[in-house]
Amino acid sequence: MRPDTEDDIGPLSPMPCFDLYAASRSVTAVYRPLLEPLGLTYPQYLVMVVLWQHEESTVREILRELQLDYNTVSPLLKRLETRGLLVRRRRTDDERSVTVALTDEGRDLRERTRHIPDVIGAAMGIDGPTVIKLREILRTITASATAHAAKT
Amino acid sequence: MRPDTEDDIGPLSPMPCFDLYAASRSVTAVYRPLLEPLGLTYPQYLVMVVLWQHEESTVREILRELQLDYNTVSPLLKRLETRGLLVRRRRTDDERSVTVALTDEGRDLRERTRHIPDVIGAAMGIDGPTVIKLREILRTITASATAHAAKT
DNA sequence: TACGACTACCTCGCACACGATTGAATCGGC
DNA sequence: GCCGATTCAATCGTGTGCGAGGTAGTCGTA
Repeated sequence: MRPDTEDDIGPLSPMPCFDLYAASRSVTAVYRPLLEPLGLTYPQYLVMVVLWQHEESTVREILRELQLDYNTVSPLLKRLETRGLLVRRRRTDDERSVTVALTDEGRDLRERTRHIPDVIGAAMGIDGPTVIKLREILRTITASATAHAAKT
Repeated sequence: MRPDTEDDIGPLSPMPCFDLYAASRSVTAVYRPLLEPLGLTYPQYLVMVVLWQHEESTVREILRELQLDYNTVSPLLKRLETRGLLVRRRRTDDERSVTVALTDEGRDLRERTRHIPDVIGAAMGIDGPTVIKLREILRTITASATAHAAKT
């Protein structure tokens, strides 16, 4: 009784969640060769995007933005710091917090990513209105699923 | 010049790929507590879904269905075999291939997953027509992105 | 002020994803 | 039949993603 048109033969067809999973990985796969020359992974790129906007942030703000947790973001930031793209330091006004700031090298890296959004946009093969529609649906799902998970 | 309505303040907002990434993880997070009592992860569950339909398959067919690669699926099947849910054996007609077949225990596990699709459907918070629309968009993206990655 | 609750962060362990490499079996062209 | 190319499968190393557990700092309230 699931909403299911039989337009495909695979057993995974009636599962929209699988389409989500497959689409997410396929887009990440497009990013990979674009980011590889910069020595960045996709999640690392997302962190850099946040920092290119905010210039300076905290670990907490970054993981909120990425909807991830400390146990994923902490080692990730550690690796980016080792590569010299950012620095972490304890805040003096609240010693629990850690400030994350770009280095010059991290800031400069931005120039080498200018072409990426257009390449991704083209690779996804959907037009502007569809992107808008997709985003609306995806945010509904994320909000609903997150709320569902929270009250369990 | 990206298709971008400024309806959100975060720096990740203009990136539909991020919405994809976040939505995928949020739905997986809904699966997790449902699958945990069965001792399955989400990718493991997907493999079981394939086997519940096909009853018997090959490693190659399974990874095609899941759009994954041997290096992900091989260890995954190994773990499921260790759990006693399936068995792997070399084919006699083509010794390169490995047949994957359910055990009785693997077959029986299906009964304990009957409620899952409805829970997921409800948790996603979108109606039937939207699911259809979403699936259409996601498959377009997956096909387009996969084609793009292939010719690079 | 004392102290329990909460917050920010980190580490460890396990299971994906995926690039790279290896090895065995089969296929294709001659 | 021979041999290079291809296919199927497994393993190793790196980087997430997340549950569980731990520490240090701050807050609320008596």
